[in-house]
Amino acid sequence: MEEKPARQARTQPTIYDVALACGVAPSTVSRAFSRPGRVNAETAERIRTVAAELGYRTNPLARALPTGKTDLLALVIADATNPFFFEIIRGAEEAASEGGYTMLVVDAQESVEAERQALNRTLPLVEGLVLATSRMSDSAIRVAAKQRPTVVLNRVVTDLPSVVTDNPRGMRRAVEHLAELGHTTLTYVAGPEASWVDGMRWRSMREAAFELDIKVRRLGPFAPTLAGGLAAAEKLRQQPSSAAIAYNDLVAIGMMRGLARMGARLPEDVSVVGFDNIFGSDFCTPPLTTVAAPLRRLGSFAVRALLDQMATRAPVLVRPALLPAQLVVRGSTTRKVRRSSAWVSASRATAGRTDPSGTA
Amino acid sequence: MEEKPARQARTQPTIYDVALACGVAPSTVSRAFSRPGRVNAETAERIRTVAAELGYRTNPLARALPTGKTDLLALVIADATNPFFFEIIRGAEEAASEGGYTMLVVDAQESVEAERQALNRTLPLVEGLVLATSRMSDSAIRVAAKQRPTVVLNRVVTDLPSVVTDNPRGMRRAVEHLAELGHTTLTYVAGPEASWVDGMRWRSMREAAFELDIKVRRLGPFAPTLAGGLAAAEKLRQQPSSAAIAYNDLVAIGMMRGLARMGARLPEDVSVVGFDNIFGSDFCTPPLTTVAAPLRRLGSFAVRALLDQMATRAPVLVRPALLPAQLVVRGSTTRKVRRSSAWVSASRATAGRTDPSGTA
DNA sequence: TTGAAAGCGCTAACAG
DNA sequence: CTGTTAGCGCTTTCAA
Repeated sequence: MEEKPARQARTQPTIYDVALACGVAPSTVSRAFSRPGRVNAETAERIRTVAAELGYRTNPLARALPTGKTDLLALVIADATNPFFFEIIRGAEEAASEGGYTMLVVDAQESVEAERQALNRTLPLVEGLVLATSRMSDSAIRVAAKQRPTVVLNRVVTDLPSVVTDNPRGMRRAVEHLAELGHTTLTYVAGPEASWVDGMRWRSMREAAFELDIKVRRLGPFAPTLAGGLAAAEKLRQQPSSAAIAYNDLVAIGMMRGLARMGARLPEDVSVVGFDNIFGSDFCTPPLTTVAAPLRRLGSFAVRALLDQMATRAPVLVRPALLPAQLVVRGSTTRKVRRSSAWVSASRATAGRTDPSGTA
Repeated sequence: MEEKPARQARTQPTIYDVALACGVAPSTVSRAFSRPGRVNAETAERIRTVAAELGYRTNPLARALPTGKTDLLALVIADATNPFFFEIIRGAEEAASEGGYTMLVVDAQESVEAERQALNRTLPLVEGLVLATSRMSDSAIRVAAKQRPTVVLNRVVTDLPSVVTDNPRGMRRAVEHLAELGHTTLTYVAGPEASWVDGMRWRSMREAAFELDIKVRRLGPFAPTLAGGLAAAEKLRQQPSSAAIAYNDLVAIGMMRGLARMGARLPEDVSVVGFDNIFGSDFCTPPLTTVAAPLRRLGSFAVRALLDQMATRAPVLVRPALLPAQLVVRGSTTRKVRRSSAWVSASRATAGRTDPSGTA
């Protein structure tokens, strides 16, 4: 007959074990680890060796209870399968472990409910928060920020420290690029309506276009996914355009696939610009011209700002940090060709709104 | 002059506050939440409403200290920027939250040292472990498994529950596919030497090829990245082949890019098969024929196995679980064309080992 | 510099 | 069914 196992088969050695083996008080052992200065150098040394021999490891749970120090940070992302976040995660993780923290990646799974739950579960465990989630409302963010030091990534929430890509300048460069190639009307392929970034990009595009005397048009909203891009292609066929700027690379790539399927030649029929420079944007067909966000730096910068804020116990980022974007020109954009596109749907072609021979 | 803030500005209400407000003992409040059956239905109800009013939230840290229940699981992955893991993470997360657990994604950053550190930090916090890390040695895995219930993902460690893709069958299908297209010599483009999966795939390929009377050759090892694939293209130019099976999609895609750059026409000059069906394999050029791993199921299956194991306090997976792979045929494979390739390097072409006009 | 003691918030025996 | 009482392992006053 099997012995009924004890509650804990064999528990780790504790501070008491070490103290016993050293002939000192438990509190001294504790000090030897947390405040080595305030204990006799020799004793401290002895304690450390004994602890090592016994295989003592300080229990983070027990430490966290009285102190609140869990050495844990949370990075909440909108969707773990979106490649946009990959490099951000990596950057955040690097900065966190440099600071002696462990990063808890929380996936909101593009669902407000899942997000709320996951956040509730992790909030009490972590010392600080980086929020990179587009769906969350400003007020929900503020509620979270009241509980823990928080940095917002990729969107601006008034009075909260935030880190964003310099979308206006990036967009400006994209519009200039397309203008130089001879395009006179640009289509914006919009992302989710609620998205802060989407609003920002669309506004920036209108401003840039206005200054450069370019016409703009908006299609959407679409989901920020390959599927969303596919849907956008369908819409674009109805209302063709020689050049389009997409909400992000995912939409751009999806759209290019959709266009190619319906017989469009790329980039001759439509020049496409994306945003973010995610994994894959360099090997899709044609390789995507895109406004590259400094993904990894975005992540590490946010975490460092958070760590600073936690150290000084006060927000250090009084205004949004703008990280520069960069236009990466690849194969998906080209000089405008004046020729009615064969791929345009019949319905649209006969609608006669634009005259192929017109000079506009 | 600023008031020196109290240690905790305003701490959350505790069980004691609720108990006081209800006129019951703290232990009763505790019971009302953990064992609702063992408390008077009315009192339980009253306690819950009062708790809600006070905004009481049970402190997971304090709960975890005496019980060990943190409701946390860890998924250790080799590299958070590798798209291979994206869907695995998602699947694991789903299964975890279904089971009431939160998934801690630990990124080993392709570094043994970072991995060890991160694991040490998280191990004491979590109740169970899913290890999806190729670099870790079997013995290191066993050490970890001794501390916490563990499931190994994508490799087999004797006597440890593990979940893997059915590589032999997947490989078999790939080789058959290429054989049917008329290829008689296949090149395996290897991944990292230490990788369990690499060994498995290469062995499976040799076996399948033997049965089908096909010749095989091995190139590598290469890093399991796009860069690794680029390097592989260079090697392949030296020793051309009409068809290649790559360690994984990343290598396959990188290699195709390299080949295309050096003037090869794809898939006519080289048919390429990848492994895993990662994000991007459908929109690269040409779209990649690949042995699709059931990524999401892999993740969720592993977590469910782990949860079972934790519940029964004994391994439930006596032998490795094999999840079926599926050959996805896309554009990167085609019938063999008998024609000396223009892209082959001069050095190789003059080496005269194979005669272009020969029938072999 | 060190020891003793109180307590972080919760759970789980054990009585009643 | 409910109250009382010890802790979980560590930190942190407060004395010595």
